[in-house]
Amino acid sequence: MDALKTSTRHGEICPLDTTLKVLDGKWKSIILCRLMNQELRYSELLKSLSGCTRRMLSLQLSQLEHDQIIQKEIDTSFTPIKTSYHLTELGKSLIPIIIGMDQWGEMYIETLS
Amino acid sequence: MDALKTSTRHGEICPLDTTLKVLDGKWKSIILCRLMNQELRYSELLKSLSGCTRRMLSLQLSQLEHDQIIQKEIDTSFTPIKTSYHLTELGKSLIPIIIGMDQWGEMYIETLS
DNA sequence: CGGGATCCCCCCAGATACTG
DNA sequence: CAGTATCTGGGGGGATCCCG
Repeated sequence: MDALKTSTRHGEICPLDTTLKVLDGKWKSIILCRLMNQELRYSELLKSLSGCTRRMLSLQLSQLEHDQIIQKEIDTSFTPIKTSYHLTELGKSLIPIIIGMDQWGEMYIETLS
Repeated sequence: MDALKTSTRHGEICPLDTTLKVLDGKWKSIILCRLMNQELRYSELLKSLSGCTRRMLSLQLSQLEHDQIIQKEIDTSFTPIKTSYHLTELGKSLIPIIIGMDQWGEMYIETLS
């Protein structure tokens, strides 16, 4: 697994870096937020991420899919093609982390203001 | 889930993004790991981060200090100058998050291997 | 509709040298 | 020892066009 290789410091594996790498990317965290309680289509995600280009959405989604955090489903029985994305079990296991970080961010913002 | 209501990208504050921004940076997470149980000097940090340049260490440290995650202490009573870095209370409050992400990374690596 | 391929620009990080 | 200043290139990401 390549994520494992890049997460070493002086030969040791650093799981924290693995996590940060999985979440790293301008749009990944918010994509996970969007998919937390529902599955969404490519165009729905795009609309909900103002400022995100199609190129970037494609890249982030393919990385998340490669990391087995989300899963793509393609419905070819109609044209135009419909695709939808949803969290895998691995992705769902990330939710408590996401919530924890969100709550820390809230506390942090309040503390500094 | 309600904690994530504010996680949008339409001009509103996104606490999760705030957290990810604070942690974002090639060396920040591992710097926090290093400072978790001890304070360290600049040169000690540099030695423990193989591959990190002095320039990058300086940048990451100044960002963490600006974000009030770590605190620098300068001892000018001797030459050469001695500086040391340690976590602030805000930085310490990040530890559970770090540990959570580290544990998730461990599980993730094991699951995929 | 849901992407991929290509071009191109700008910024980030490495290398190197200098300093209090 | 603990940084800063400057130069430079390589790559990430935007814009645009194309395709099944």
